[in-house]
Amino acid sequence: MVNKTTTQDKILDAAEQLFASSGFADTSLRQITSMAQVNLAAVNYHFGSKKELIQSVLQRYLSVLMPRLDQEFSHLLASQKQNDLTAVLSVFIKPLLELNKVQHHGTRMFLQLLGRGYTDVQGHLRWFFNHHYGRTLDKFVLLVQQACPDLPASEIFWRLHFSLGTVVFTMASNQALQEIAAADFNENVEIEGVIHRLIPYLAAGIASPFTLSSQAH
Amino acid sequence: MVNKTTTQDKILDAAEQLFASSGFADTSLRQITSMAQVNLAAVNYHFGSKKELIQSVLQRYLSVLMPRLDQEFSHLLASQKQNDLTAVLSVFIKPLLELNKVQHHGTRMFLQLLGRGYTDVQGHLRWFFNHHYGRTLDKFVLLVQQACPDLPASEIFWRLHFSLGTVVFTMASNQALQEIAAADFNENVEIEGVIHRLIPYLAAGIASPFTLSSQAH
DNA sequence: ACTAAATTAAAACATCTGTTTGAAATGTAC
DNA sequence: GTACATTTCAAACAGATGTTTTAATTTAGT
Repeated sequence: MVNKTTTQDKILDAAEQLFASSGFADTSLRQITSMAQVNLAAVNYHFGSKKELIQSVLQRYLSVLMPRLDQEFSHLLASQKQNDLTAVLSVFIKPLLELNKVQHHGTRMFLQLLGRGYTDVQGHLRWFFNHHYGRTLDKFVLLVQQACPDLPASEIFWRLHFSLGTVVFTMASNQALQEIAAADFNENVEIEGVIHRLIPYLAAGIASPFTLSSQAH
Repeated sequence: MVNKTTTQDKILDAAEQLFASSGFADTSLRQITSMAQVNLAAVNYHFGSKKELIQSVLQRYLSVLMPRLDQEFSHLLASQKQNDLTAVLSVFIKPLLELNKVQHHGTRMFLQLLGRGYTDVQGHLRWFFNHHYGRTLDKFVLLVQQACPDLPASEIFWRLHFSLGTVVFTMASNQALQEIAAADFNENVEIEGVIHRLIPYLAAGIASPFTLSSQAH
């Protein structure tokens, strides 16, 4: 047998591609099984439901990424030196780019999926994520708080969600943005380039001085 | 006749509420007509199709907002003084808040719809917007370029889309964020408060210094 | 090789979707 | 009040969706 990819993997590979480019709601199981060259019933047999398939697709990346991030966060927390915000944010770069080893174009795939996950489905993915990786997230928030000691916790909360919006939206519409950039500016930016553009933008926004005008109105 | 709201308005009112909280794809015509207490066929009779209904819902706000913004942008462009970025971004505040006159909770509704529009549907809303209001958008980009003369056009392109992501995502998940903020920080932030928090964050991100590390990697 | 479990396959299921139809009701003008 | 156009309504339509069922097939253990 030349190609030993199992049915489950064929489904996951096809699903992540379609999910990333069309979103979860707008991708049908028939599209997936057709692209995977697999019987329709195989999805429900192997994964139970479409919802669980979505989680499995994300889990394939999260199970690699999150432990790596957790380790990096812990390491940074242990070192007593004052970490600046850019350093904290830059922690994401290497683990994200290493997703390319998990899968061809893994980084781009995962980030697009993340974008879709936060906009398409309303509740169950957010719950899934917080339930499994809430601890890791807490460490990150702590690092940001240490890097921005002048910001109240509520302000950090808002600004981190603002930043999440930037990342998620940019990745969800990544394809369209890359096409425009290529057409208008003759730029061919890989996902790595986008990440390197994002970091200083996010760092500046999160660390922007906290004035009274931010709250009074 | 006590209530003279026409069938079309009843549909638009119900539709915008459901669209804002559940997205376009996850809202069915039957939900809309049921909430509007109107016959199912009325949507296709009055609006033609669901797609056109979506556009009509947005148009009710855009037709008020965009001319006002265009006027403000033109005014700022005409004045020869150097406009700083915060001033340019602050132009949005008043016109946005005045959408509350168009409709109860109009500002929140519109911004949530905008968020949904950019994430849910893939192409046709973006086209619709650019086609109708592209000129106004160009003026805004020009103002930003004047305020950030050191940034190359391509960098401004990326940062403005980063910012769009922040706004759109924040507004799409506005309800969830407000609930968390209320529970964790005893904060009760109206949409106006969120806008005032957004401006400095966005201004800092867009105007962050352009270094070689942004492009080299 | 035989048996039992795991997997694949085709078909049907039940439900939901946006849209269309054709007749009833309502409003409007002369 | 009659004729006409507009609007409402219940019903059906055609298609797509996720899921289930039942039988055939393949795989693995002994």
